[in-house]
Amino acid sequence: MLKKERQALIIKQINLHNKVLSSDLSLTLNVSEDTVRRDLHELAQENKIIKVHGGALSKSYNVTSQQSDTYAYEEKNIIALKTISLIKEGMTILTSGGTTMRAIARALPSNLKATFITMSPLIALELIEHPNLEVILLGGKLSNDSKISVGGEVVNRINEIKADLCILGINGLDFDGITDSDWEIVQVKKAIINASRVVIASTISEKLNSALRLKVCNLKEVDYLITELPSDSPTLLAFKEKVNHIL
Amino acid sequence: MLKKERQALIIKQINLHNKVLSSDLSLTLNVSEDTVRRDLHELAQENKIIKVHGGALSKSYNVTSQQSDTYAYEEKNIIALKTISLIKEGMTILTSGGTTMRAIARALPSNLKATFITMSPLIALELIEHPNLEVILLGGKLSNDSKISVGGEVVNRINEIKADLCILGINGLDFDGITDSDWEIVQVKKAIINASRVVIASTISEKLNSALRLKVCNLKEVDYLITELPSDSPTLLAFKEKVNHIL
DNA sequence: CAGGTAAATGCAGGTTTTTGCGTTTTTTGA
DNA sequence: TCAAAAAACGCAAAAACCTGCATTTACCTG
Repeated sequence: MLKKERQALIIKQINLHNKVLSSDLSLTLNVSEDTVRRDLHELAQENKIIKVHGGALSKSYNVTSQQSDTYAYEEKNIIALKTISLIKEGMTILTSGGTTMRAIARALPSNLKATFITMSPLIALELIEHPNLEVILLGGKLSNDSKISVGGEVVNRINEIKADLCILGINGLDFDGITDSDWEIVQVKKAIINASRVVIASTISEKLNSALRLKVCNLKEVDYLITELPSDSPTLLAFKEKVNHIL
Repeated sequence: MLKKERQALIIKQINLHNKVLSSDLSLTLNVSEDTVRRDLHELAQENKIIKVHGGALSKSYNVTSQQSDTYAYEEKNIIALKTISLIKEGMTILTSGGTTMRAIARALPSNLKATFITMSPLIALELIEHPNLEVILLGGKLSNDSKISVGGEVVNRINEIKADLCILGINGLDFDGITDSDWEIVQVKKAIINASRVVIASTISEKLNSALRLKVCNLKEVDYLITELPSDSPTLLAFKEKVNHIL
């Protein structure tokens, strides 16, 4: 067995069980404990696992760095699955940034063939992991806090596109429409909506009934409102008449 | 048996089993292990397989998000510091992708004010963490394996730029110049070099004296060659007359 | 077609990696 | 505090690797 192969198996074990024992690995891999220890040591040096006395632990097990993108993890996963049900083979899809969108990108089926256009480098990198997708990244000046490309160039470019679908991450949504707090982002979102035949607004229910400073669009421009709640939830009832479809 | 034919068989084997052993291949193909090794080496340089001690692995074998970005960590950090010493306040800097470039991006002083232009979303995201930098991300079709924007649009855009500096990640460099294995990337790199007053080539010494299929530029176009080695190292001696400055 | 050039391959050697095994040191838990 | 488990250290053998070189083969070119 190749060394790298063995180390990959160790990583797999750790991701599965969140921990491994040197003695266990020695048995299952048929190598001496010394070799296992050396492997664990190497992987630890490469920052892939956490070495402890007797074995090793998964890194994510006690890492605090990126909890923001797992905030409301369950909810966002439900939203992702609902949103994905609207995506069909061969579509051209415009998307903005946001952690909800990231959950969607991650949950896409790997055999899906489609074209995604996005101004978020983060989303683009998630999407490119799916080998059958074509990913177009819109460039421009990167916004420091939202981490997406903004500016006239992006808006111009979006205006040249006609997409089948757009998936909008939402920061504020109430009866009066969709709102946001950053002027540049609002411009981009307006352009996206304009360039797409069908508009999907995906958001956790927490953001419903909250309004921010700047208006993006009216609810009647939204074709689908997707939240983690069942479509007959009382929270959503009030939106029924304003939005075309609620999932 | 033809060389190409043999290499095709190797690829087939790897796709089938996710790995191959040099010794196995030597037997089944009826050639010496040296020849197998040379084949594997070539395929690895062309980015088709991953060469490891004892054989090779399929590229998709363990695509956990960020495994190889700590390879040669120490070396890359030295390179980063040397490279940074050439960056001055207010400069406009063009950069490609690559893990060495990523190490540089991470090591930048946080008070540096400068404009960075890149076609790599990964690098862009690293750079944007530095609050005083302006980051321009060049968009386009994302290349599946190199994870940078490629295509005519990117090249066109680069041609509109005049930068003070470009920092080139290197895949192959010998007396005859800088080489790479992907046609699209070569186009982008050529454009970058053309658009910059000063060209820096940063690479770990491992990649010196290795040549890939496609030529990017001659050494005389390179102003600074930066490696982790001290500038009077014998390995670098031979490059002294070809490159303007060696750090 | 002769002669020259370049590519491909195998081989000899020296070097580096990998691995297991004693031995010694450190950690852990009672 | 002590003994068992785990880790670290040093060593040696085997496997894999690299480098340079010689041989063969294919490919030009006049």
